[in-house]
Amino acid sequence: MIALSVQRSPSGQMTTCLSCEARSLSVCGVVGNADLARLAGLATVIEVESGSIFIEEGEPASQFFNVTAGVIKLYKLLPDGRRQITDFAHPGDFLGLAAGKYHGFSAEALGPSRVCKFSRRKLSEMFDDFPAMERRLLATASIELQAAREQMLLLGRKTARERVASFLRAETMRKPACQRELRMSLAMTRGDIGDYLGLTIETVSRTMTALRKAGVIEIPCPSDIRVCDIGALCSIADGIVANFTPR
Amino acid sequence: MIALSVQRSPSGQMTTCLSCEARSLSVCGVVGNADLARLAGLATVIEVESGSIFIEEGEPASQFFNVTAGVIKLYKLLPDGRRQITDFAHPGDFLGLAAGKYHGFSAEALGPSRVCKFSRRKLSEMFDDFPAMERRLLATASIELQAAREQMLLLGRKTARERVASFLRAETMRKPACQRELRMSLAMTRGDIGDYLGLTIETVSRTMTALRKAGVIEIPCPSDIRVCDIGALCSIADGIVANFTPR
DNA sequence: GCGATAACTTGATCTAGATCACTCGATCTT
DNA sequence: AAGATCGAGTGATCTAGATCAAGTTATCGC
Repeated sequence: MIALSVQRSPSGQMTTCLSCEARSLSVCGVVGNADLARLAGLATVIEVESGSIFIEEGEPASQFFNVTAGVIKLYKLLPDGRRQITDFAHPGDFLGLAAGKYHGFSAEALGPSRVCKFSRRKLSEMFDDFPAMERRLLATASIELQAAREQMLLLGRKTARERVASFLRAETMRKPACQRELRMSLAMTRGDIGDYLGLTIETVSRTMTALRKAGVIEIPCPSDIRVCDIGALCSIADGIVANFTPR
Repeated sequence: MIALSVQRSPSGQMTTCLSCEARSLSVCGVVGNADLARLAGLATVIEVESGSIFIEEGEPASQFFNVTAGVIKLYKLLPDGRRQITDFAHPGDFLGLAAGKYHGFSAEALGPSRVCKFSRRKLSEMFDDFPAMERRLLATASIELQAAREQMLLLGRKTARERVASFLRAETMRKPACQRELRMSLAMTRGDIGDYLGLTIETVSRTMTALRKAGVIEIPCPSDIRVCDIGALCSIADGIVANFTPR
């Protein structure tokens, strides 16, 4: 089920969790330094090529993953190809906590990425070894569930303008407040954004342009966006203003 | 934050978990008979009137609940009143595993209901007492997450016909296969269904009528629905057929 | 059983966003 | 360096589902 283009990292490279740049962000953060070698023994580091699909919906969920570098899009498909991206996973995010025996979504790397692979068989073994991990995972799941409900509100009830504003706000807010930038560079295409927001490419593009013309954002180049008026962006995202036309 | 219409059950009634009809369905099912008295000591049984709102979004999440009778709608609101129902909770469902300090959704009883209230303060105490409960809760959260992603696909990419068919199929499938009925009686109104599926009342009504005229379902009375052609219903729900017109 | 109220259905019309059809520019390919 | 390919933007048109407006049917309190 691992796509051919996925390659195991050259042995000797990044086999220790100690140097993992995503550790503090992930469930692995609860494991103390003393136990890191034991944790590393359970994991395999995998380099994932850009565009490679390394989880496919419906395949047996025999392993789960921890993203350590890159951005991963998680999506579900309808038979005729309609796509819904349910989440963009970033370093520290845990993938494949499958409800049943099969993966409930597919995962594709948006750019060159790295993931830590764990065998599902060893999951309960890990929980027994590191009980704090289980509690951390439950907390993580709660947060994800909350985000999922927020996205349901967006998909079910928000307008295109509110959806795009919500997306841009979330992208801005992703970094911790201290190192927050109003300038962001998007890893995903307009098509990905559309599939995430339940819109078409054209509507995403038009709405971005409308926000730019309204003075809410600037778009130096398509993948590069600067928020000029974060207050307006939030008001639009939350549906507080019906229409924003400045001046 | 508990609505006024919520009443504590008369003392002496249903204070034991032993007779709880929802126990086998819920996280409490992992607690052995011997420990049930201890579990019961942590909970307060609350009778919830029809239409009473007993969790309000944004309120401090100082307690959590286990549904033992009735159906509860969970929803989020936009400032102008647009509503998205994120789930219908049934007996055995666990509510309020809040991600943060505040509830992320509101909860309203669709009819006379009963819930078991636990103080949030005692949550970790409970997990320490009944470790299996935590693992069960994680499994539950995984299932909910999967369902949430499925609902995102529905809200973002399915047509009205596919949404209504998906809803009716899910209602049919809710009971275990052995005691499954093709006849169901809906606890929610057309308005609730609309707010769950991201549609208006009128579209839900029209779509139901269309499914009836197509011979897929029968509607003896609005709250009472019988599935005539479960295969067709599933095909529509999964987006396998673009349009279903029999004969 | 009867009137009131709320839930539902159905028709007519409108519109936000989809679809279709190009253009433009950047990046590969050979 | 001339296609070819891909992502993005934009105009013209279309349509699924929303909105507006009545009717109709259930349900419930008395």
